[in-house]
Amino acid sequence: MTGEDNESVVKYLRPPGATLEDVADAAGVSLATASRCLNHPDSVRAEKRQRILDAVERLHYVPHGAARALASKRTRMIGAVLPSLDNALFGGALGPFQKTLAAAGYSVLIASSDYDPDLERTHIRNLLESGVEALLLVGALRDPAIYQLIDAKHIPYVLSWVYEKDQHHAYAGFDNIGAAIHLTDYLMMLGHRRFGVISGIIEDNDRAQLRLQGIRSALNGKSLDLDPDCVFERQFSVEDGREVFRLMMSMSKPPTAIVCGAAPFAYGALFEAAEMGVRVPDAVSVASFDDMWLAPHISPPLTAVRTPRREMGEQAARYLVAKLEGERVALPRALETKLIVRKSTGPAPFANLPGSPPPE
Amino acid sequence: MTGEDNESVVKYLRPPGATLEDVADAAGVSLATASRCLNHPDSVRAEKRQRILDAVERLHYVPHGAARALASKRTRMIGAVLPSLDNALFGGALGPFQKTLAAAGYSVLIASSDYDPDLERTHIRNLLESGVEALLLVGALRDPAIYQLIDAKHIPYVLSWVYEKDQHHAYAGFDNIGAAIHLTDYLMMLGHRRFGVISGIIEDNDRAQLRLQGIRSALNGKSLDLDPDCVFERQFSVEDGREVFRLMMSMSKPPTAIVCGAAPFAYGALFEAAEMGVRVPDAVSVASFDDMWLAPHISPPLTAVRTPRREMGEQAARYLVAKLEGERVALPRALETKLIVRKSTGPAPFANLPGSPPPE
DNA sequence: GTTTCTTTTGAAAGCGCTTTCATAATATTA
DNA sequence: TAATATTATGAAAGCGCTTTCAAAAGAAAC
Repeated sequence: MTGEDNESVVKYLRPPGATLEDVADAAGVSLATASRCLNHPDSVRAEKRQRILDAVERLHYVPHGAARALASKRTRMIGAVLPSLDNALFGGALGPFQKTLAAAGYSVLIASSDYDPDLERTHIRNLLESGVEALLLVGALRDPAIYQLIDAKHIPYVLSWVYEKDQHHAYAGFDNIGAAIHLTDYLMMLGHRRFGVISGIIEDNDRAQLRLQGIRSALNGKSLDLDPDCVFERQFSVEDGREVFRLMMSMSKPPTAIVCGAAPFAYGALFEAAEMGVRVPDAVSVASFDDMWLAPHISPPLTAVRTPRREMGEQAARYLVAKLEGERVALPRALETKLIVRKSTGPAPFANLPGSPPPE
Repeated sequence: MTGEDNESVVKYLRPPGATLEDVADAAGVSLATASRCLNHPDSVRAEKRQRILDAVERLHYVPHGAARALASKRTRMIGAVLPSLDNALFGGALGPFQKTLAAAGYSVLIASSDYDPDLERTHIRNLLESGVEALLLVGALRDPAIYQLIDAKHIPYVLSWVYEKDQHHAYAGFDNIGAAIHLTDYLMMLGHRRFGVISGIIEDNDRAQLRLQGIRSALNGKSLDLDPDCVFERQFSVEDGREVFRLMMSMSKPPTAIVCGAAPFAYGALFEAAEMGVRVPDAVSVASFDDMWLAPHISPPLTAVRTPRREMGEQAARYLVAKLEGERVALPRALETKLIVRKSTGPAPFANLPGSPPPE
């Protein structure tokens, strides 16, 4: 009686779900065989395999990930730390990243850093503790100690949204400077000489830094300078785009071309322009990074640099999987951006042609 | 020599990183004490604690999540399966969800189902195998076997974006029917009698089903019917919104009010209206679910039902954490939606007042 | 200085699985 | 049929950690 009682208590306290041992018992095979049956099906005789699979079914057996991970040293989890999750920007890479990985049998552990380096560091640490086998990060700019931390674990990682030719890291990204130069050159070709920039917060954000650097570099190439008064640093938001546009238009010498470091700024600028009655692109041209779904629909349609979000997600996933499967893979190559010219950019108002400097 | 050789080989083959045993040895304490030091710091004398913490630091010790999970039966991971990740809609809940959970020490494993029930099922299974301690899902409509699977694991879960008064599930959502009725009533109050609906694909999507049901119900309340020819089912996209708007406007008796099941449809309709020269709201009113950032900026500003995305994410997270911490928590209450009236809706063209049926 | 009551500690037993390694069963060849 | 080469199987040793339990150490009381 006592024994029975005790036994039932034990049963009650047992964690829910059958273990592989239960399956093995039910199928009348050893634990080892049961394990093999699930991991290397054709290393076990067909007849037993069936018995085991039946038992799995009957007992609703669900493998215990942690136990498996501990024994096999594989978690099949990959971590991703993104600056934010609530907009379509990083989601545009995360979705394809996750999809590609899922197809290869990996899960994704995510975290958002909110553009905060400390938070990012914490998340990376936690992901490492969770046993992720690889990491996806955004940008390259971070405390070297973080890279050491990752390297100490010998796990592969990819930096997205940026690209460098150096061999220090694996990048799944694009050339921000080049893209910014291309965009700026295009605007200069249209005769623009006085530029305004609405940038994301520069600190801790190398994408923003590089884009600004690219703009400056293109300008310098034509012996022009970027007026510091025309560079505004803001949190990404439509409202800030509106506000800065208003500020710029109220300057004694407003820019004739506004380059936005991110789409929301451009939308804000365009909305505000419409409201103020400022004609785009006649009075001022507006162009932006991150061609998003709205760009072709907004009025006027927005000239923007298409950033390869889907491609980054997929490339990063493919690279990491290849690495994890032990393949000898080359570092991913730079992804292409593309300048999509629409109606928000046009010739500079007073057609300052190259060679004929604007009247002072 | 051989011994040494062998030893060095062993060391080389060792997985990267120190184990807690290494830390214990380095600190001159037992494994048990080292473990306690990390989990219940004040159950170990201060002096030893310091020695252990120093060793942790010195050896760059990073806990092994799987081992910890296996021994403690806690993974501190929570799974989320969303229909999609690449837009701001679910991201708007996912971000706050993740943030709230991170603050409580939990990580989030995500997967996107692409609105595919089979894929969702697979992901749920995988998450369960990964050892998630709780789940966030979207909608309530799914194969009962899935709920059985989850229940068999005795883990809590929350269904978001929907809400039912029943006690079968925990919901972190809102009343789709009620919101649809409210919106439809508002439009009827403006005199609208002939409605068009652009809905997401109904199959497997209870949010879409409920919204449509709400619209019908409101109409029926006024003895009106929803003309089947005026209901269009499309994948969520701006383009489809445009296309359907065009179709509706070319009908012999076009609707005077268009209710969109999701924001992209409404944007598309508005863009197309502008392009076609159809005056909104004079000729036709457009309203939508999911008030998103663009709604107040688009022209005309969009009347929309604000869905409590942030609140859902936070509420879901709080509920799950409370459950996991063993607190006795009541099921979450329904979240409020709010009809944000803007300029895209107005009186029906021929001011069909209630009581005076439109001339046939 | 004892005795008694707390607080700290370490030994050891798993957690559920994978994976050697040696053995048993089967297939192949002579 | 015997000898040999394969292939399938099971026993057992962990993976790195948490946690019980009993013993040791320290504090408090006499």
